[in-house]
Amino acid sequence: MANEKQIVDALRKRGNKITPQRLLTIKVLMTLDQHHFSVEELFQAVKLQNTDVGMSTIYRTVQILEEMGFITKRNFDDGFARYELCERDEKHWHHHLICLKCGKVIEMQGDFLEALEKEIEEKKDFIIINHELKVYGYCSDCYAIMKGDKFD
Amino acid sequence: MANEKQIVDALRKRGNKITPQRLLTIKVLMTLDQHHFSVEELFQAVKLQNTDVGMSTIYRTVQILEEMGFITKRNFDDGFARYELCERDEKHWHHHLICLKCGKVIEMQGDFLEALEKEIEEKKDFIIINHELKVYGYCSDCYAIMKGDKFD
DNA sequence: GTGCATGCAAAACGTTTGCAAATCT
DNA sequence: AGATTTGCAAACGTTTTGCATGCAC
Repeated sequence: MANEKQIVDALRKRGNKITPQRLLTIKVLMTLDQHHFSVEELFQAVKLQNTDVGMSTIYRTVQILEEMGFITKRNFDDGFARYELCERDEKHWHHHLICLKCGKVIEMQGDFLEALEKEIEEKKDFIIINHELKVYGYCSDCYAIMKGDKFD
Repeated sequence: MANEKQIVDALRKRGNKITPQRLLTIKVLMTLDQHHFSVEELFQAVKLQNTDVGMSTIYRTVQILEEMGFITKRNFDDGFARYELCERDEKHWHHHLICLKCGKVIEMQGDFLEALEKEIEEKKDFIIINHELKVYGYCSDCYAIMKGDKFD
């Protein structure tokens, strides 16, 4: 996971400028308690510290950071794109358990797909860069509620 | 994978009506050569056989079929939602290899995640209903081209 | 006849873009 | 100085909705 200095340096190297809005966006980004943030959520968090920021600036910054590989886009089917900071070690993947009832997203560390990946690269002639595993089901809370109520 | 009769029966059981538009939509749906179809694509295919169909009717039918579990929504980040017919055997899952260069989606049959699922159910206290695995990388065609050109 | 389904047009939604003014380097 | 970035508002493309009419049961 990159730190502020690394991101700023990389931006400069790319020919981008370090404006107050952009710097603040990066700072806020790294301290969000919501790990899977939407642009709207980031926008609100940034605005708490500086009212003079436009939504489109946040969109544009997020876009740049994604191109640079510092954040990744995720889709949890809740209406908007979500992003998360990338791990430094690209092999240190994590997966998502998504509750079909309450929408909660639980992260699961660890890569369990090495054998499968090997098979894919051999049999399918496909160069693997990344992967994403989503597991849908019911979290223990919702399952407990459903066992109490009648299923629907 | 359900057949037309099963879907129609299930619709009736739900109290839905079998209108010509809906029936045609289902028929066309099952003969699409595009396995991962968007609503727009389905709409165009249906319109070839009956011009008197509105886009919103297709949207509404697709929504119902998804609620009923006959089709599943997929997101390949190409701007619109895509759907595919569900397998009858819910354990007969397949995965998607997505080329980062040309966007081609290759399907891969087989479930390789049984051990992982067992672990999740035990350690994370999570009831698994379904899962989705996307593998991003380069298909052999694009990889060949990239090896010829310079990488970018 | 009742209630769900339809087509249309308009609205809604998240996201992107054009622009003139402001800002970074 | 020159090029990038900004905020605003308008545009965008997909999807949803309100509504009066039509149709299946």
